[in-house]
Amino acid sequence: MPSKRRPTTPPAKPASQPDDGAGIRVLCVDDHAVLIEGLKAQFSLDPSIRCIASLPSAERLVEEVGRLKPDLVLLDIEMPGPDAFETADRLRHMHPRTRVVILSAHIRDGYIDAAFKCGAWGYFAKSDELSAIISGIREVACGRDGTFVLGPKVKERCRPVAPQATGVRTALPLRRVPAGPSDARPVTPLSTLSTREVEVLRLIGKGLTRNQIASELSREVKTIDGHQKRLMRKLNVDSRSDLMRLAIREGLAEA
Amino acid sequence: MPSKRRPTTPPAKPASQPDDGAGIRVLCVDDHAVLIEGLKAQFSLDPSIRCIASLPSAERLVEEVGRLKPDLVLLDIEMPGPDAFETADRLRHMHPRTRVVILSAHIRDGYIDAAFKCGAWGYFAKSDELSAIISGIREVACGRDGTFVLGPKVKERCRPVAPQATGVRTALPLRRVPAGPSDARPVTPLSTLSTREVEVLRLIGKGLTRNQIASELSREVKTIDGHQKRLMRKLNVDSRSDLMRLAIREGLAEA
DNA sequence: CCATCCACGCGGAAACTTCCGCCATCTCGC
DNA sequence: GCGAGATGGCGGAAGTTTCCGCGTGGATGG
Repeated sequence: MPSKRRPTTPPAKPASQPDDGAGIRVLCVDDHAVLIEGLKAQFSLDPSIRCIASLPSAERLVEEVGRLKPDLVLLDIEMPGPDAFETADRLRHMHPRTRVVILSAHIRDGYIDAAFKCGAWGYFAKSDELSAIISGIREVACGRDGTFVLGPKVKERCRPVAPQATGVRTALPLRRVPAGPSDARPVTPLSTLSTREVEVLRLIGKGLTRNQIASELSREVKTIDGHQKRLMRKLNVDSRSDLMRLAIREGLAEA
Repeated sequence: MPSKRRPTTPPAKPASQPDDGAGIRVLCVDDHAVLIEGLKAQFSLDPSIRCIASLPSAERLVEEVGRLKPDLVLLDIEMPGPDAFETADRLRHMHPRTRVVILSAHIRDGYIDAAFKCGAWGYFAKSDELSAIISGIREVACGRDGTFVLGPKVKERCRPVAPQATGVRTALPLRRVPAGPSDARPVTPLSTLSTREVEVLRLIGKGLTRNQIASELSREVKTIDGHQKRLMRKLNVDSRSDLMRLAIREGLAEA
């Protein structure tokens, strides 16, 4: 049954660093000092969660995680410096026992997809209730592999379209378990696009003309036209400009 | 001399509600609960500033200000619900003794301009140091009329191009004192645009075609072309798409 | 095994956008 | 009060983009 998170398995004992008497040790990464303070203040009310350090960017994140071995990293996305998703991906390979949770100001399909693909364990919005964020952190810390927890506000945007059946092979399976109904994969509007289409959409978002896109992908201009047309139909917009705005809005490209 | 804020006048006694023994009474408006908590936590360390209430949007802001009469409103921009700048403007007319300070995640020319025009008393970035935000709040609370305090990160983006001389009459003088060197007005790249040009740029950012813009403004298409061309030259970009991205980046339009 | 669906690639005509001028007006500064 | 420069407004030609249709090949499913 396609219910919520991992409902079949009971909350197993923490898979990584269990609570060594000190609760969940969190490293917070955000360029907004005020927000970090908010998290710290909130954690201080809860003996089972502790902020052991904070960083203003993903710059030295990998090193710090290697040094401090936190149970969990709370990671913002739009920060100056290195890309958060790439860093999370590197973190997954270098320090697999530390679980990354995205905490973003924006709920964008591109971000949610990227978060999943980079191996994050959850995605929360800054506008989510504090209690929801806290319990989400706990859920991730105790969850088994394959867990992907969404904040309440995020869940709203991901229709429960259930296991996608048609030819939608968006890139790769990545980590995630082999068998199992895999209820984890979040379904966003972008999920209905082929990889080629996503690629074209991203380039559109970056402001390239069809001609530039064509030469970038080594294709005829008319081919790009086709993709563009299909994108517009699928995403239910009717101009190239709207495609561009959508790409930006959904985090496929920077403004 | 074009120095910093109001350097000539010494920090006069608070103009509005002076510290009635309770310090500066602040109302915080932000849809990110975590951030509100951060502010509260920080204020609690400082007896002279107090958060008396908070709201998740500008929805009921005017009423609440009327009820609570705070000295200062800390106002976020990108929130669901009513436009922050419009609300600030209404606030200025309804409750002129309450001073509004913008606290935004983004430093965008369009936002800074709008903040100034709507009568806000300051603009800070969420990435600014907490100490800077705190002292900025104090500066605003004690400042005389005409004050416009910028956070450190914001100041960086506003070149001190000093009093603009050329024919740049961007709309109206608004509040701001009559005489005086008026060092307040922040100078951003958008300041070099005429009102018409800004308007066209905004419509471009909203995704309208030249034809739609033309009929929107009741002008010939070719006229819009001219504006567009000039915009591209002034802003140093060379495609309509880039104009659109710029408009979005600078907060003139939503993605 | 064939029918179907869809990603992908492309050609030609229609529509739109951009580039080149040209002109009137308005504001400054001298 | 007069020229320099900026703004607002347009027309026509050149260049791009969009629309419509057609064909291929892989994957799905009777």
